[in-house]
Parts: sequence; structure tokens; C-alpha cells
Amino acid sequence: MQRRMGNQPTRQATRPRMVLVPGARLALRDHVRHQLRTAILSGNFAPGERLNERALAEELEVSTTPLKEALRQLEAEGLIEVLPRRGLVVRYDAGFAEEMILARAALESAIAALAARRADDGAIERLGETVATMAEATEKADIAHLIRLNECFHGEIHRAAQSVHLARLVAQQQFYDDTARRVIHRDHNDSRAALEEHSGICAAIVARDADRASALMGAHVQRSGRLYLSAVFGKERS
Amino acid sequence: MQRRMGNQPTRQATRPRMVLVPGARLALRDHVRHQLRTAILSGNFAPGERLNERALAEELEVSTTPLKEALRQLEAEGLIEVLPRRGLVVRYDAGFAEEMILARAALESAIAALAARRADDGAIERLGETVATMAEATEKADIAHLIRLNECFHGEIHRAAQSVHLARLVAQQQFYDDTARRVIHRDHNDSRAALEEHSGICAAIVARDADRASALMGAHVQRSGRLYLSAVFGKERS
DNA sequence: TTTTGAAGTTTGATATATCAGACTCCGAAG
DNA sequence: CTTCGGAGTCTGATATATCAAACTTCAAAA
Repeated sequence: MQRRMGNQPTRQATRPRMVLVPGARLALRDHVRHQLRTAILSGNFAPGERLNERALAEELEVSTTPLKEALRQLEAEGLIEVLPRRGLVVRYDAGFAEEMILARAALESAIAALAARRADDGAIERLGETVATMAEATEKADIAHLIRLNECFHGEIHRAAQSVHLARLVAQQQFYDDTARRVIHRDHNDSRAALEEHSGICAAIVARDADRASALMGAHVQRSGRLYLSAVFGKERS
Repeated sequence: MQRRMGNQPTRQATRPRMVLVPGARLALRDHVRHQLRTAILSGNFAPGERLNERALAEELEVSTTPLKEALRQLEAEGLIEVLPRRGLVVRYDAGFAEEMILARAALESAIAALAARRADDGAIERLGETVATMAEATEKADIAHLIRLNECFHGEIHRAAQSVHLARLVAQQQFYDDTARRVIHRDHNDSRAALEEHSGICAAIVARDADRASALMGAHVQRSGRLYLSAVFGKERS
């Protein structure tokens, strides 16, 4: 992790900000958190491994303060556990990932049910368009586009549901990254299955059928989750 | 928020602390987190209110380091939002609490489904006993006992489901405290309704009917959640 | 009167020093 | 040989100092 980060144009009495920095400067702790999270989810730490704060701080080239903040966040997410005065332990393993899938499925189900009740005309229209675009991308096997559309689809449902907290929680239950995503989406059969599911969910929401939307969403998330699980851990469980 | 929180032998390390706190001494940040969480959930901060780290630290009589750690945890829970370089904002309000109920319901549902599949004989037996005891306590209107048994009931289901992460997430979705709990459980009609629901859930788990256990649990959590919501916020929404 | 911009103030971000609990390990006593 | 204990070391917990971004304010210019 690089120490330097303030090479932005240092407000030199110019206009009030024309150049919006794309990524907006994140706090150091957020970099650290992201870095650690990725490392944990990639299995770079053995499950149960004791971590040393000082060593980690040194390795990441930051002081212990932002590191500690990042660790507290990861602790709140459940990825690590803190034994007071004794250190940190990584809690993430295949079983944990499996529970993340279940949590994600449960939460997305709840959101889908909300969306079926609350979606306005605009949201329904956008959702339909997204699914239509997804159909095209699936035919063309445009993986990158498909990944983006997938996020878009779920994001639109979240917005239609007017859920903030639920959406946040869902976002926390993601244990795979773009690499795994590309691997998954490469399977054309799976893409077609996913498209079927997406259409079904969309239809249920349009029909205001909250129960069906919820059930379909749950099944969809669990199915694709298991796929990711096998991609990341190379195994499946019942 | 009351100003007093730390009568621990803080400050000088002069005397070697003769009074040993009974349980494992919690880290200061955990005290701070609990205190802040309670204050937020009690509505002691206006929603949207900007918070000042230094002022908070001073009020709680701790330095900014443990305070920051506590804030990061609350941020990860979604109760506060951090605007980088600009401060903290409390995000909790009635709408947030409502989403917490939905999240809790969704997660407890998932756990109940797992429990129906995974519960062993011992777990089933304990669950049955707990429900029986709850029936007695309900008859006697033993509120304190009922509250304890209620936690016990859900705890046993969590254990039977062998869920760790899901149980953690559920625990985070609690916006009421013992005070609200006592208020709710005072209503005898509600206690009977809750008992009915608990029995039904127990029966579904014993019958290995995951779908029914899940559905009943979801309905139970949502119903009682709405009750808490009205107790805490004095209003309900659809 | 409105606008702007620069200095001063506020406040979060980061680094570092220090404190104290917990572990290790070895030697002495039983 | 086993057990107990205490000194030394490791490491997390806490406090504090410093840095830098963002906000405020006020005066000067248009």
C-alpha cells in the first residue's frame, strides 16, 4: 500500500471544483479494509490464524490507528474475531461463505418482496429494459456487460424497494470478486438459467406478487451462490 | 447520553487495581460502542445530527482512539455514516428500524429452515422443553422469565441450525432494549399469541418442515417487531 | 448588493509513545 | 517427574501530538 496519495490538484485558488476526482479520496482505513478483506476472502490467511496488529500495520505501511479502525469494521462484519488482549483470528472459511450465501439469499428475498409492493411505474419500466438488455448480452455472451447488468438488475430492485439498510447488509454478504464472477459467467448454460430466473423475478415484481418474487429471488441467489462457492472453494455441500 | 461512563480506574497507572471486575474486562471501545449504540437507538441524537469526535470523546471521558474504533463498528452496522473529512451523521430512524425488523425476520427465517434440517435429537428435546416452560411462564405472566426464555428459544434454534454468521447478523438487528421488552411482554394477549407462534415453529422444526418453520418464524419476528416499533416510536406503517 | 477569495478555525486523519494484560519458559520445590 | 511461580517478552489498548482537508467569515472588488 503506497504511502503517497495526495497528488490531487491542490485547490489553487481555482474554480470551485470542475475536475471531479473519480474515486474521491478514500480514507486510509478504507484502503486497508478493502485490502484485508480481499486477502481474507482470497484465503491468504489460514482460517484460525492469529494476526498481529503491529506486523500487519508494518506490512501495509500504515500506522496502527487506521489499521485498528479497519479491523473493527471487519470484526463487525464477522470476518475476524477479536480476543481481547490476545489478538485477532480470521473466522472466514467455506462454512462462513455458505452462511453468507444464505444471508444474502434471505435478505435479497426480503428486498424483492418489498420491491413487488413498492415499485413505481418508472422502476418497473427500467427493470424490464434491463432484463431485455440482459437477454441480448446473454445471447452475445458478453461477459463484462452481463456482470455489469447483473449488478444493475439487483440495484434497481433495491432502489424500487426503497431499502437502504437491507441493501447495505446484502452488499456485505459478498465473498467473491470480479475474477470469480468472470469465471461463473463464462458458462453459457448457467447464464441462460440466470436469465430465466431474472425474467421470472422481474415478472413477479411487475405482477405485484411479493411472495413469488421473494421465493424466486431466494432460489436464484442460492443457486448462483453455490456456483460461486464451488468456483472459489472447489467444493459443494448440501 | 449521560456523561458518566467510566469509573474504571482510568487515568494514572499508579495503583495496581485491587478491585477486579468480575467478568472478562471488556475493551474500552466495547463500552463506548454499547453506550453510543444505546444512545442512538434511544433517539438521544437527532437523525441527521452531525457528531464531533473530539466532543464525544470528551463527553465519554475516553481518548479518540477507542472512540474511533467504536464509531467504525457502528458505521459497519449502518447506524452512522461517515462523511470523509466532514464528520459523522446518525442514520438511525423509524424507517431504519423497520428495515432492521425485515432483516431480522429474513435472517431468522433462514436460520429456522436450517434448524429444521439440522436439529439433532438433543436440540429438539431442549426446544420442546423450552416451549413447555414458556407456556408455564406465560400462564403465570412471569415477564422476566419470559424474556429470558424467549432469548433461550431463539438461541437454541440458532445452535440447532449450527449457524454462526447468521446468528451474529440477527443479533445486530436489534433496536430495542430490555425496557421495551418488558413493556411488550406485559401485554398478556400478545404473550399468548407469541406462545402460539413459538409452539408452531417448534412443531415445524420437529416435523422437519423447513418451509413451514421458515414461514412461521418470519411472520413471528415481523409481528413482534412491529409491536416493538410501535412501543419505541409510537407509530406503525404498512 | 453580490460575489469571491484568502486567512483563520474546526475537525477528522494519521502517526507515535506509553501502558498493561497475557503468554513463555525456565528453574526450584515437592 | 511434575507442578508452580515469577521474570522477561510480546502484543493489544489507550492516550496524545501533529497534519491536512473542509468549513466559516469577513472584507474587498465588481
